[in-house]
Amino acid sequence: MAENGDIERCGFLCVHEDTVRLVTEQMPDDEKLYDLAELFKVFGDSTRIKILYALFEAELCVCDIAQLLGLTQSAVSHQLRVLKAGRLVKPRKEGKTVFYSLADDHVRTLIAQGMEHIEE
Amino acid sequence: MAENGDIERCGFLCVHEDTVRLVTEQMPDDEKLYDLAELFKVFGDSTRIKILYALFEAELCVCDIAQLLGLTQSAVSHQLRVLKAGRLVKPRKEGKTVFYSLADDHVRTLIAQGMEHIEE
DNA sequence: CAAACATATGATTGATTGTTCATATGTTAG
DNA sequence: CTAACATATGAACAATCAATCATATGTTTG
Repeated sequence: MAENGDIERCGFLCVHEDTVRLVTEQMPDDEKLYDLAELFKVFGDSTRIKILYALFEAELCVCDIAQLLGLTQSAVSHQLRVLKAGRLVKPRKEGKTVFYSLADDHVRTLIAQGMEHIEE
Repeated sequence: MAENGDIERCGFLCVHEDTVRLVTEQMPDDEKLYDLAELFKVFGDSTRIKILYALFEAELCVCDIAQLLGLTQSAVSHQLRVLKAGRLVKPRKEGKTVFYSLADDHVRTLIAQGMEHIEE
């Protein structure tokens, strides 16, 4: 099934060259792949996931989130910074307090899709 | 717009209590959220993303991937282990060589969704 | 059986990262 | 203007992690 006439020795000298060449051509730019990994990295922390999930339901201020998750205001603020940098969350200022909400529907979709995978 | 009759003082004493209570009830189990973060963490590394993207196109053996990405066989094997543990990739043994492919369509969907977000 | 080969694994290490503490910025009330 | 407050930020430290090196497992060929 995996016989393309390629040689079957490895050690970086002999791989399935045809396949590798084909795949190489189809690969996106390194930069794009790096950015993609960075995006997923933002989702890859339970504190940040919790924050995002909380914002599924309602717009929340920093203190709300801190109380909700039992974390320091500082810790939450640091993580919101990361989420904001990844354009997953957007702030709305109202006097002293800043309310955060999900940036767009990609966030919802991605998390929902992830949940599906988790739940088999 | 954010007036639910909650008090406007913070410092962990006064938050928007109604909202926080509501959100708390809607939050999934901690364990589930932890697992979700773990899933995204697996996507959150450029080497692993590259491996997954390569497998978009074709089933590949460990050496193919190593050559394709300019990495050590060992490095690739270690990462495949992580991907396999996250059920994102599945192995098929054929003699000495092991061919890897994407485990299911969730992987494709998630990566595609991520790409959409990257590309604005 | 032994040698060659493909892959997997354990230990180590340099780099990354999340939290904490202290402090700065910016806003509102008196 | 000053005090109280909400949030943001910088430095520091502990924990996590990906690549490397050396080696082990398991398969095929002669």
